[in-house]
Order: sequence, then C-alpha cells, then structure tokens
Amino acid sequence: MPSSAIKIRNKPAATASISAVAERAGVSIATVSRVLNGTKAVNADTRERVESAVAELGYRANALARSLMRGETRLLLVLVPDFANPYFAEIVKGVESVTRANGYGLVIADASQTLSRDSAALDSLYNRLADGVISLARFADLKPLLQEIPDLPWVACSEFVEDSDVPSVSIDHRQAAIDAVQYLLNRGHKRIALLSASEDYRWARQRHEGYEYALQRAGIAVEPQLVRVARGTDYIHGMEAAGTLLAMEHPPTAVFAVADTLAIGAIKAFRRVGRRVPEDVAVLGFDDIPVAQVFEPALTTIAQPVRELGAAAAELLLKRLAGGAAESRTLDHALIVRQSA
Amino acid sequence: MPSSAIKIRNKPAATASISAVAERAGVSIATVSRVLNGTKAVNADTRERVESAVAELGYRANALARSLMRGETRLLLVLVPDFANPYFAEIVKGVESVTRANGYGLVIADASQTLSRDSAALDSLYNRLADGVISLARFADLKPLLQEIPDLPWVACSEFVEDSDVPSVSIDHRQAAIDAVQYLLNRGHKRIALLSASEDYRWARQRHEGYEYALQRAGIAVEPQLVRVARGTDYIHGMEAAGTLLAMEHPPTAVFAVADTLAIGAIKAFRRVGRRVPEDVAVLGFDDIPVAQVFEPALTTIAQPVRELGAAAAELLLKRLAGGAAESRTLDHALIVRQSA
DNA sequence: TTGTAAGCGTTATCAT
DNA sequence: ATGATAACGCTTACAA
Repeated sequence: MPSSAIKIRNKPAATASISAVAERAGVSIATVSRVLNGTKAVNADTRERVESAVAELGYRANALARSLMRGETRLLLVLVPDFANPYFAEIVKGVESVTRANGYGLVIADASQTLSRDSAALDSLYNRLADGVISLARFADLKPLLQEIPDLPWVACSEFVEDSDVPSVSIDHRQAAIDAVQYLLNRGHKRIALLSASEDYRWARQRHEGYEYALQRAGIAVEPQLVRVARGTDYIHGMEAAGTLLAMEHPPTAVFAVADTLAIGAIKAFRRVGRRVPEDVAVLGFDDIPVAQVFEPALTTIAQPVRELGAAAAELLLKRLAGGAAESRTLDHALIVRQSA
Repeated sequence: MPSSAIKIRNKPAATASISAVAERAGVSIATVSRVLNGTKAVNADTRERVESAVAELGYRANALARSLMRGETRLLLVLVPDFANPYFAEIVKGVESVTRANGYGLVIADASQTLSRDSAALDSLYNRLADGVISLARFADLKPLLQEIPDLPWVACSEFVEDSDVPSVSIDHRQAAIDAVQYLLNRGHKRIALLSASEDYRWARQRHEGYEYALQRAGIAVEPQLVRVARGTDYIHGMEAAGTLLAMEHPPTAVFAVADTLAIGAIKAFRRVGRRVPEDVAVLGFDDIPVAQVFEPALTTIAQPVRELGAAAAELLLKRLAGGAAESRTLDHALIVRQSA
C-alpha cells in the first residue's frame, strides 16, 4: 500500500459506455438503447440483464452524444444581467418550477455587459448547448445577444425587443409608473421627483414615460431637475443620485424610485441630512424586494408577480419548442401601500 | 410527455455544418477544422477561402460534437443552494471572473433540496456536460450529490465534505464566531443569545460551536434557552425565531445571529415590542450583505471575502483540471463594527 | 499543405 | 424482439 492513502477514485475505468453495457449483458448496443429509453418492446429477461449490467457498471448515458443524435439538449439558456439582484433570482425560480416539471434543465449564464460586448464569447461557450433562450438581459444588450444565437427560439422576460418577433412576458411598466405617481398625486403631492436607472433597461425608460405622462395628465409640468438617473441599481447609487435632491431651492415632497434599492438608498440619504420619511418626503419604490417590508419605514412600492413572470416565460418557450405559436403576455402589477409614502 | 400529435423533427439545413463550409470553400472538412482551430499550418489563400465561407454561411461550430470529440466541454457546473441569497450570487461572480479569463463557461444549477432528493435528476440533466463542479450546496445535500457525479473533479466552497478528498475553500467559521462573541463579551455582555440556522449547513454548526466555545472560555455556561434555530434564512425566519427571546424571564442583552438576514429580522421583532437596538439589545450579524450598511441601525457583522472565496474555488478547480494537486484553503474573515452592536 | 478515414457515444433505420 | 449499421458534427492520426 502506497502511503498516499487519499485518492478515493473508486472508478478505475473512466466511464462505461453503452458498448460496455452491451457486451456485459450479451446484447447489442441497440437493445441497450431501447431498454434505456423504453422506446420499443424488449423481452423481460433481456431487459433485466441489461438493467443489471447498467447497475454493475454504474453506467450513465453520455448527454453530449445523446443530444448530438437527438438534435435537442433539453436544456434552456437563461440570460441574467445581474446575479446579485434578488428580482432576477425570483424570476429564475419561477422559470425553474415549470422547466423542471417538463424535464428541462437550466443553464444560467451571466449576461453582464462584458459578455454582451464580446459577442463571440457567448457563442463559443453555449452554442448549440441549449434548445432555447429565456433572456432577462438589458434591452441594450439584447440585440447583439440575439445576433449571436440567431437560430434559437427566444423569449424575453421583463424586457422586450423592438421590431422583432421575440415574444415577451412582462408587466406594463408604464402603467405601473402611472399608478405609482397617481397615488402620490392623490396624496396631495405636487412636486414629485423621479429617481431613475440607466435606460439601457427598457423598463427604466417605460417607467420614466409613465412618470411624465401621469404628471402631464394632472397638469403638472415635468421639471428636468427633478429627474435623477442613478449610475446603477445598488443602494449606494440611490444614495448618490438622491443626495442633492433636497438641497434644491424648491425640493420635492415626494420621490418615485424605479427600484426599491434606489428608494432605500434615497431614504438613507435623506435621513443623513435630517429629513424624515414619509413626514418630510414621501418615497415610493418598485419591485417589492424582500427587504422592502422589513426596512423602516416599510416601503410603499409596486409589486411585480415575479415568480409568475418567470413561469410564464418558461411556458411560452416550451410551447414554442413544441411547435406552437407563442404570444406575448402582460401580467398584473399591484401597488402595495406601507409606510414610506 | 408530449402529446405525440406531431413530431416536427425537421432539420432543414437549420445550421450550417462543417461539411457545408468545406464544400463552399472547395476543401475537405479536415482543412476547415484546421483553420478553425489553428491547429496546423494552412496556406494563406485556402485559409482565406475557408474564412469567407464561414462568414457567408454564418457557420458556428457545434459545441456538442466538438466536446464529444475532445472529451472536454470547457464548462464548469456550479451548484447553488439558493439563488435568492446575495451571498451566493457574489461567490458566483468571483468564480466567473477567473473562469472567464481561462476560457471556461459556467453552467449554474439550482441545488435546492428538490434536486438533491431526486438524485437522478441532476445526473440526467448535466451528466458529462461539465468538466468539473464547484459546489456551494448544503453540507447535508453534498454527499448524495457527490455520488451522482462521481467521476468529476469537485471543489466545495464555504462548505466541505468530511471523510473525502474533496478540496474546499472557506473561511474559518468557528473562529469567526468566536471573534464575534468575544467582541460582545468585551463590550460587557454576559447573556448572549444565538440565533442559528439549520445545521444542514455545515457553517451553521461551526458557528454554533464557536459560540459555545467562546462562552465557555469566558467561564459562562451555555443556556439552551438562549439558542434559537430559525426555520430558514429569510428575514421572516429571523423575526419568528427572535420573537420570544425578549419575553424570557432573564432576557439576553445581546444576540449573535449567524446571518445578516436573521439579524435584521431579529431587530425588526425587537422593535415591535418596543426595544431599541443597540441600547436595549445588541445584535451582531454575519455575512455583511449589501443592506447591512444601509439598514438602520447599520449592522455590526462578520464579513467574508465572498468574491475571493469564489475566485479561489475556481482557481483550485482549474488547477486540478490541469492535473495539479489542489489543496484546501482558508481565507480571512473580518469583524466590521457599525452600530447594531 | 491537404485529403481520407477512423472514431467520440449515442439514437434510428433497416433488416432479420 | 433483436442486431447490424448508418448517421449526428466534429477532431485527428495517417496518407498522399
């Protein structure tokens, strides 16, 4: 016995292939394939022989070879712009609940800017590895991405692709923003600021539009100084962007943030300069992320049916893969009134 | 299962194959392969012909076939127990930063309980699809998982596998807990409660051990009533578990929570019954998640080098794939003092 | 330098 | 019911 007592590699032969199983069971590889897939009738005793050979060898079919033959991988590619965002995480869970039930696996890939820029990367990594794509990627990244994986069924979730036949699942971001601002108007606010995010996200632009529409509908002029665009969607970006808001000559009495993280950042910034929320400034968020209800003041916000969004996107894609025509869907949002506004 | 109505297995030249390129360029497929991979010298003009044929046809090599031949996929499987947890998300980012630089792609899979239970699922979905595995899965799920993908190099991150040669990357959870509790002791606290999580997570157990050790070392007896185990790691679970803590006859003056989410939940629960943090009860968390510094009071907590954890795990695995011996690593943690304790 | 051909591990189409 | 055998799209000796 060598002293290197470690190396517990019980698998001496690398991997058993189908031919090894066939040999051991004394049948042809075709028969093995049949019992594995239950594709055709096989005698009870031969089936048993094959099955025990499989067990003894610890055989597992090579997914690569199988997919190559079948022309399908039963894998779906999910493009996520930011793992750290719980919003996307929830959507993925929704996606997974339906794909798993249908025997599909998920390949989740980071569709961050770096990847989107270097178009070849995505292709060389995942080309032909998935049967379809569900994308949560930024609007701005979507088109280049789409070119990279052209001949695959796509479904966009939360975002959408203009001038294309890519179906999408989303809430009506514009209408949701209108509802949010209208709520603030109803509470008597006249000077309402917008804390927006990069409009590389289509939803940011749409919420922005809703904000302006609601204001104009109420006969209130949109003041450019009241619109701040955060450099990202983290708490810190909300703090930054909201920082100077209250230093204005005529500060806003309410703020509509296009994301809860930005809203919380803003609240934090306001507190630092001694303002209270909602007494001095009302703050309304978007997304209803988990902290929203635990933060103090608890966030008044727009909730998206995140899980359902993901599930619907998956259903759409599966339907499309099955040859059916998939139509875009719009799901309902809801205004959740808590304490911050 | 599909309702066998229609089997549209039409592959009407959906994608150009290597032979199409060869034909168009007037060369053999071998030559095409060579210019694609730069594996051997090719005449300048033939190379050009091939390249333009590739461009015209929009040809992209089929990753499946290529991997089947090469015996490697250049894909790494990352097992994540919970997408919604930003802690794991950050680790994945760390992993990605190094894998991307080395030309490896990531297949991120949900290693939730459901998947771990049904062992066949993991195998049938991802078998042979990855060259190696980085697992963030729960300790309790790890072993069954490991059996499913036996002949693949594994690296555990944050968790580890006892009695195996699976290398791991982690901080010293036990020592971190000792540091945390010692800090509270130094501040004069004698009655310190533990808010723990399911010990399906090995780190939960280790932090628990550290808690007990630090107390005993200080000559303080461990009181079972002061130890509460939350049913999960969400905010709500922290609220639940901490709820009755202050209703005790001799309530604790400080709480050490094994996760920031639990800590925040606890603070929320304490506030509900009119207690102030840190004046009435000090609360110390773990992980330093993004909200920790924005929440009020800002969380005193133990920070893990999350990004580095992921990067180190990836480096370990890559090294192992390259044939080298990979050794487990322990990274440093840090106590971050803010306001809650 | 280039082409021929033998696999890689499956599934699918024939016969038998 | 079972067995040859031809794909699937690629890489890589081995020839030419």
